[in-house]
Amino acid sequence: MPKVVDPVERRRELVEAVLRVIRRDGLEQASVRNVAREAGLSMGSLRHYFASQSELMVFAFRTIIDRIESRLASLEPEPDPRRRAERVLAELLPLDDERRAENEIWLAFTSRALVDPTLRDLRDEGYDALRAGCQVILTDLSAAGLAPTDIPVETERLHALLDGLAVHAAIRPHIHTAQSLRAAIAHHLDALAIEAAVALGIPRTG
Amino acid sequence: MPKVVDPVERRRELVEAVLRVIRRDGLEQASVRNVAREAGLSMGSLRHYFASQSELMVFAFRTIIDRIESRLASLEPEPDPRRRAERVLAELLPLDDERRAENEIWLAFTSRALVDPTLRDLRDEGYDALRAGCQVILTDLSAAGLAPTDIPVETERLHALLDGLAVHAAIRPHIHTAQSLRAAIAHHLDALAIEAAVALGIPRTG
DNA sequence: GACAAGCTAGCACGGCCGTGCTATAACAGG
DNA sequence: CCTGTTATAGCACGGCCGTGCTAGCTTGTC
Repeated sequence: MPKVVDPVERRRELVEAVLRVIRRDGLEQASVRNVAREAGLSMGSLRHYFASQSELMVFAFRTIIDRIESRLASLEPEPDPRRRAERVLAELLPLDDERRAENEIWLAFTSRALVDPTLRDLRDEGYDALRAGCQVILTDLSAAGLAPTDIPVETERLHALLDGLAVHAAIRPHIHTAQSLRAAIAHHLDALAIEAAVALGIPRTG
Repeated sequence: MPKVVDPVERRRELVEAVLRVIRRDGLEQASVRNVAREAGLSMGSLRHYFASQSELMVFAFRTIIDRIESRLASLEPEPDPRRRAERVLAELLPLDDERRAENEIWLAFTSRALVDPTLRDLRDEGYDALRAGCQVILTDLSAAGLAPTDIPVETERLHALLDGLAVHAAIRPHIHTAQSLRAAIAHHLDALAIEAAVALGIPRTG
């Protein structure tokens, strides 16, 4: 069996080419021809690794989801609930160029999934994972008295805040810098803590 | 000059055809041919009203912005700041089918504007208008002691929350119903009021 | 060296695309 | 009625699309 290049590696290269094209020129430019050219391969060769365009797209989206999950899994343990929340949330926001790229591609996929059924399952998987992550964070904070106890409502709010910030970072990257995104998250966590304190009954009047 | 149909009316019909196609099949299906067919016209006839595809798209996006603005302008006056905020915000969320359609199209345009410079100005206009609206609401609430005084930070948060909820409503319309969207907004306004009360010094301890 | 399997390249088909162009019909003002 | 403007239709061009297909190349096994 001939193996000048690991096929897994080839697929990885091709996915990276797809993601580059999508980010630079948009999802509609991610044609078999363009992606093959970007990867320095022929159309026929590309189709040896991905039998159809749809398969390529799904694999590319899946790759992004896997990357985010692996980043979350590799976070070092953090005993303080508040700092833990900040770190996890910071990992989910487009704070550096790599994640900005992923974020823009996620936005393009989300938009296309509205009319392309083959992408819906993956989009829903990402949505569910993010929501579950928000829920874990809030349950954690709430147990420490740093967030209100109504987890479902707060999950809805935090999740929407996260995705909204991500959209804004894609639209206006120069305004929504890493610093301002971090500040927005920190402010929300502060607010949650205040609400929790009020709900528990405040020791001092202010 | 022959006027069997008002040309303004024709353009309106064509824009509606565009929006129908975009919502049903996606932005990439909104070709001159498909739109003309949807409107029951020939390609040549469509091109009599819109010299290029880009012109048609820009006009369609502009139409959506105009619709939102006119809806906001036609809101009946509401003396109570809190209720006023709720009404304005409710107008900006996809609570009925018409606005759900607009919301999905807005998402598609936003995504495409990432790589299509001709749509950027309009996208930015919509972004700025929404942000300004959030700022007005918060200034208003803050003056009544119903929101914290740090308007820029709260504007960022409310704006992101709104767009995040809109994205979620597009992704999972069955989960994010009109009722749950209204509840999310109401909850956030409640939280803002609590924060403001804490900042002002609370008369009672709880 | 022979062979098979994996890999790469490239062509060809039918299809949709935006746009330039011309031809025809409908109508207004003279 | 004639004329010119507007509206509508439709064709043709070059281009990109996804995919089916074949042919050649590389490489490991025998």
